[in-house]
Amino acid sequence: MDTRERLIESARELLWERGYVGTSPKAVQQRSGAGQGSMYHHFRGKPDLALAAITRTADDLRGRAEAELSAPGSPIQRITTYLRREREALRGCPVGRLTQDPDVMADPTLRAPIEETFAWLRKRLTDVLAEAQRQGELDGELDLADTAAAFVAVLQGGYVLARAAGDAGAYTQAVDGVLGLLSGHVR
Amino acid sequence: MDTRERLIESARELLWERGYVGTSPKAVQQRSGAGQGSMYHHFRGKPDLALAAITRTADDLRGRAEAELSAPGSPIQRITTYLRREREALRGCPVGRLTQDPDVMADPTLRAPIEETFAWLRKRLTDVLAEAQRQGELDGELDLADTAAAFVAVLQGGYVLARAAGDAGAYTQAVDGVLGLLSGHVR
DNA sequence: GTCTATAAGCTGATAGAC
DNA sequence: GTCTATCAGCTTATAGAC
Repeated sequence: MDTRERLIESARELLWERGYVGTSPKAVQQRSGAGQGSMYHHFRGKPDLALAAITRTADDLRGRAEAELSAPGSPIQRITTYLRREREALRGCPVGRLTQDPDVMADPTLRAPIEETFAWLRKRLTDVLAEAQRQGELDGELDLADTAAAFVAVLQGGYVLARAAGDAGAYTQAVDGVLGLLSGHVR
Repeated sequence: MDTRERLIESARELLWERGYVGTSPKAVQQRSGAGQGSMYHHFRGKPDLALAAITRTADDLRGRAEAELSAPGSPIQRITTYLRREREALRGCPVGRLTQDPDVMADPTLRAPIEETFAWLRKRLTDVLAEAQRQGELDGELDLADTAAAFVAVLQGGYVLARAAGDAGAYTQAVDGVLGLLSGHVR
């Protein structure tokens, strides 16, 4: 891994652990083993490096979701697989957490990949739910966009509960809870 | 409002807007109009002031939830009222957001009120759901603790969606989504 | 109680040598 | 490409006068 790459990966880790406000260029340099001048050679500054890190993290998240949501299986099975996937609940969501960062939200460039990721995810889940409805796997009572928003919200809120409780089980409980609610509308 | 009080209220606002890591004693002093020495007279330092602010914010949240959950009306009505209550979705949850703050989570004293608030809320919702089940308002298929966790998670995740989208409507959609799912189990 | 002075270390860079 | 030097301003206090 070259220096530029190590800088991006270190920035991704620190943004996940400490957010944008809590991550200093110096901390990134130390974790990556790069010097001061080296970082400013590869990136214009903190926002530029953060953008590279955030973009990669967002692409990653999207890639993994797409793999599960387009896998073989019935629509509801695919959604269940996606929701139940093992996540490091106590670390929080590397994309969702940036939503709480005032300096990220204030910068349209940094904010864009986050906005796009969630817009894409909600749309993708809405589409899979529509598939389920067409195939008769899901009843016709649900508003699909609302349901998709609820699913994404349960994941994001599950991270909050897990961190608050200091227990990854809280995340699993929230997911189980929404799947239990879904069961009244399936088949 | 005396100086001590203004310091606490300013700290609450800044913790909500910028989190613990993003809030400096200087910023609190400027917002409150108190001087350097004044702040350190009333509080031992940043963690001590933050604890006063967080405790008050947590008590507030709990008080408002209790008022709605113990109001007149059927259990499901009360839960619906609680979930649908007007919230400033774009500002995020003043308690939940602290969950993302590494320095808060690393300090057991600062962390305690957050952990307690969510534990209390989940328990309280579980109890109201149990009431609903006893009264036949809710079917017997749901795991109540899981369902309660899902409700709290939808609220917390709803804030994330709203901030990501830059639109408070995303929060409302998530709440509507989970209430739609709940409808399959009511009555 | 509130004020000013002081301080060691961090923040987010820029400049220029190697 | 990487390194060291430098910098103005912020961070989180402590000390002591008023």
